[in-house]
Amino acid sequence: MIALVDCNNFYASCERVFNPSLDGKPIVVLSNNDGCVIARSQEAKDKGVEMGEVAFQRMDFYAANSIHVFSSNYTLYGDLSRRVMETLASVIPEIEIYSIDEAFLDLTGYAQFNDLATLASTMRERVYQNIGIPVSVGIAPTKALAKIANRLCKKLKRKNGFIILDNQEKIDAALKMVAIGDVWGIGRRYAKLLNGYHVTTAYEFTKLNDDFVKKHLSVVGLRLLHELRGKPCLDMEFSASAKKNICTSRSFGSQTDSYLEIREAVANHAAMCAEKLRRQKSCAAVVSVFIETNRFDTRQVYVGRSKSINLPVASNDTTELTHYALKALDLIYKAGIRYKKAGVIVLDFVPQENVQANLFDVENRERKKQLMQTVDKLNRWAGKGMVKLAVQGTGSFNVKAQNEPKEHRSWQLRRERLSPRYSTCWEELLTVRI
DNA sequence: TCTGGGGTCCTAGGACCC
DNA sequence: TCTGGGGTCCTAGGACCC
Repeated sequence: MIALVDCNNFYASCERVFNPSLDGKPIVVLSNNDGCVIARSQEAKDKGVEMGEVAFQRMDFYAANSIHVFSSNYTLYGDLSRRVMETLASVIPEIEIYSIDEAFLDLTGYAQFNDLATLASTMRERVYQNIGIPVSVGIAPTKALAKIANRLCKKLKRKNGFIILDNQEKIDAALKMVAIGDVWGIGRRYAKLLNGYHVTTAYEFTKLNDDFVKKHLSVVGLRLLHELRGKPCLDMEFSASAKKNICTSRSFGSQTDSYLEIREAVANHAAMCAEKLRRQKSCAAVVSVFIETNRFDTRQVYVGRSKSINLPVASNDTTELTHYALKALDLIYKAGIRYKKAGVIVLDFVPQENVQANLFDVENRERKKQLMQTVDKLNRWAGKGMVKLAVQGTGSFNVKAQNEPKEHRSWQLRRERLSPRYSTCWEELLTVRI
């Protein structure tokens, strides 16, 4: 059996952990740049706040309904996520961290005790006691069915917080209650297609024949079909595999046509890509930069441009990746256009130890490697962005709004309703008065 | 003034090989 | 009257996930 543990309204729940006065109150969390709603507490859902709605159009509604609005605080969510996962792993070590708020647990060897209910309760209680985050648990013979169980658990608002599908009767009943579009792996397109064939529930999907599914949904759909019939096709992945490409991009707080500001943004994105590469011990052979205008702005024609550059030698060096990223930027930047977003993508990875040298390479790579190690060490010790390239500018991405330097950069994120980094920053720790 | 930011996998078709 | 039979690699596009 496999369990899927999923945090309830995760980001909204995180905001509550250090601010219990928010218990029972409606909360929404906004995307980067305070753009759209990406998380809602149950109370906010009940008041009619939709996933993805555009925040600035709804501010009056939020105010009128006493809905608490937060900017995304990924430093906080990431740290609480890590703690949730650690607690789950203390119960069941066979854990696959699937996303920031979900994990699959392999219960093989635990199922024999035939007391999955106790197990599910234990996990929920321990996570709530240790971190203060409520979770839902779905348990079933396959990953896809565990997802179904979890989905149903939330949909039915189960008091005990878990659903166990341990026989065919329960599985069928569950499948009949889940709409096809809510099945893991069925997106908007496939839902529409299947609806066209009068398939509206997960149960009806399991009655389709293999060839039909393979033809229309490829082998991915076929695997899902078998999973929903109870035949495991998706393995557990206990260790995170290295990424095959890495992208760092942000919308600007406000539009800008300033070359210097955009250059600063691109330099920061490139530096972040380099840092992520070093963390997974990869080097990239290609760096790609894109810039674009606001797609929603009707007063200006949409412009999106990108440029890839092949590096002479695959690298994860900040100075080198930044150098080529800025070179790419120069090739696509045009003055007189108001840009809204920029990003850097690195791809074509090779393991750090496996980099093919270039006969004409003039870099002292060993020396630069040591430099990067030192920079990473300093930044880990003293805080993100402590040591960086001058071209990245003196404003910092990760400094909390009120501590930000006076000079304003229009590329910097808008995050006007940011909560403190309660658990990762000395200056922002909770103060308790006795 | 204002609309997010990451990722993965699969398939078809073209170019090329012997 | 007639024009083989395999392959691989790469890319773009489409689907999906959180």
